Amino acid sequence: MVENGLGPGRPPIEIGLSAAIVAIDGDKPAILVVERAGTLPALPSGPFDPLSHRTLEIGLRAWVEAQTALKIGYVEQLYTFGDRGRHARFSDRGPHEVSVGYLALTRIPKSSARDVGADAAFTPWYDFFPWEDWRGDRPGVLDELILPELRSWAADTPTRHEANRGLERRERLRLCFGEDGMPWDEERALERYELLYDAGLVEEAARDGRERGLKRFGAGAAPALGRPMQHDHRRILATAISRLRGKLKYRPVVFELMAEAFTLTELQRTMEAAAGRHVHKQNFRRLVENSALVEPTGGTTLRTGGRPAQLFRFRRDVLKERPAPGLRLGGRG
Amino acid sequence: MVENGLGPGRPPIEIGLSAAIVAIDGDKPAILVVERAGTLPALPSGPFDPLSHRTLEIGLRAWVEAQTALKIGYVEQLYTFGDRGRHARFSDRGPHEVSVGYLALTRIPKSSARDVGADAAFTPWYDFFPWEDWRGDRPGVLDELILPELRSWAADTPTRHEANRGLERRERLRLCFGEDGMPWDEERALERYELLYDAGLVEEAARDGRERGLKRFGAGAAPALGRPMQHDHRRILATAISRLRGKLKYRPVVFELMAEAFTLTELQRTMEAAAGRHVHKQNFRRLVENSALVEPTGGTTLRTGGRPAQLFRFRRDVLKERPAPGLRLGGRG
DNA sequence: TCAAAAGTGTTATCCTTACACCCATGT
DNA sequence: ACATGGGTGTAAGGATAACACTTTTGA
Repeated sequence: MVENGLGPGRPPIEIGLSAAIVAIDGDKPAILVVERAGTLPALPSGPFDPLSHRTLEIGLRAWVEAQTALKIGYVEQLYTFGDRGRHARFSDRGPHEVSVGYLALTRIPKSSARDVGADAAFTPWYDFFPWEDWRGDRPGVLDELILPELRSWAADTPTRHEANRGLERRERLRLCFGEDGMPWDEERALERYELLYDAGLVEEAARDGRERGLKRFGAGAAPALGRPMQHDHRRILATAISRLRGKLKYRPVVFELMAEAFTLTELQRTMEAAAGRHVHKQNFRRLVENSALVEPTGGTTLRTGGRPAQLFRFRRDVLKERPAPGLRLGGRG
Repeated sequence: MVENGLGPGRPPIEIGLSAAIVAIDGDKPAILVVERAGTLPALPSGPFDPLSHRTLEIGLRAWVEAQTALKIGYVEQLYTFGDRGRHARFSDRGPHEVSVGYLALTRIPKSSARDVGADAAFTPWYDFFPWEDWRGDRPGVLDELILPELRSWAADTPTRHEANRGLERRERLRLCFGEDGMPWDEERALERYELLYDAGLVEEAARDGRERGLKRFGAGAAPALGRPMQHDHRRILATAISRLRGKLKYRPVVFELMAEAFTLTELQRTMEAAAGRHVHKQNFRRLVENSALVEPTGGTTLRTGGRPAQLFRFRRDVLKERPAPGLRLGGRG
């Protein structure tokens, strides 16, 4: 251990900045991931250097803009994790890393390919969280794999702990996955991921040295539980999804994901893609119109097929007019 | 610069953990501040040592529990700031500090004094933000000082910048302070503090090397703009206030601030103390009863004066029953 | 008997939800 | 003509906001 002015014995700390950069590709929410042969996919990330950048966000923006061909507009800090994986291994060599996660919203660049920079590409986020997409049928993996496993995990009260730990497990399960009577809450994406982690059902848990779950189905079933990522990046992504799903309801952030002009149905598809569920068409439209968030451009488009659709644009003025503009997604569609 | 394994030239980084520890003392929201003779008040804070503590939150808890006689229950991460003050001075000696702010909720210890540890004491938070308490009259400092200053600041378009900066200033002012027609939104406490900072009206701004505002009233008026704190601690406190005011509306966190048994009026006073405004009594009571968040203990108390009041306790089960329990504060009282 | 605070009943309004039907285009 | 998606009207139910009045204690 070198002397570094922090007092004796304290290891050097590095701040890692990671960005979950979200764009919507038609009806697929996608995030920008860096993927090199032989390694797990990762979020774009890099170290914070306070000499070059005054704030963390400036550091992150500079870093993203240098690495990708993307202009990111909206950026929001998510959370700061002090442990690399969940179980930091203290014996690891090198500086300890504290990671600050960010959510960024952008548009898919129009250039033919979805690729943005050397090894970076937009990838559907439900590849990483197959159980989060409820737009079609209820995701099969829930009943085929996740819930049976979690139920047995919940029933299996861990030894050496208080007896009511079993109850807590059951309660978490009910709340997160909408068991008996509880509704599915799309905003709990992070809690669901963390529950699966604690139950040893995602790759990252095994990698971090936890007991592997999947007793009944065997390790072969793991791919159905979503692609793993490097470090804690899937946790950051889950945080991003939860935050975005929540924020869509009370701040007009969808428009960061839309082109300049769009149809109401495209707007709805975008909301639904992110929320992972359908909403009621008429109610959505009235909601949008009452909100005064958009105005017609005057033009129409045929690109959606069927009857020509009116084009709208975001009215940036609402930010000045109304205190907390947003679009609440109502009930199920 | 010593070699520290981070590559050449990158300075060492230290993580500072700071806690805004909130308790309600009757009708006064208070935070725990450390105050030594000759120094500005500060939040309890200390460095993160990854060798001793696996996560940031564990580090923070250990640190607070070692320093104060307090058991803190509820803890929530607020934000991570990469700059010490707003304008980090790169020439500063010593490691660069990144500060992670936390919100903690607790009860005022019953022990006679409000003091908790050597130099620590609970202090009314409106001492730091006099313009945030709208429970009595509209705070006088707004019309006497803040708004006149801010209006002239907004009118005074800065040179060397685009002309429409002036508009932006006006818009921020309208939104944050409820000018012409906009309602006062108690959740914007952080935005208000940051606006005052940008306008050079709080001490911290001058300290960080910004041009001082207060042209019209002179520097003598500064005390009316709240007590300054060390570093960016007042910014962290403003973040805590905003977050708490928001969270009270959709999560049952008030109960972290209440004694085991309480009357409905005490509950209301607590909400109002934090929110900085009054709410409608009957509607509040019905809201609470419909929410099923509390149950009668059976007992009554005379401590509130007048007719004896029923005592209630928090029903911890609701956390298991309802997906997102909380208490929306309705309109003005 | 009066002050102080607890506690209740009722109505108007708005927002949310849900339902079912018509319209304009390309094939 | 028909399939496809765009676009609308309306009614039921629940939540919210605002109103004023009665009850029980201590002084």
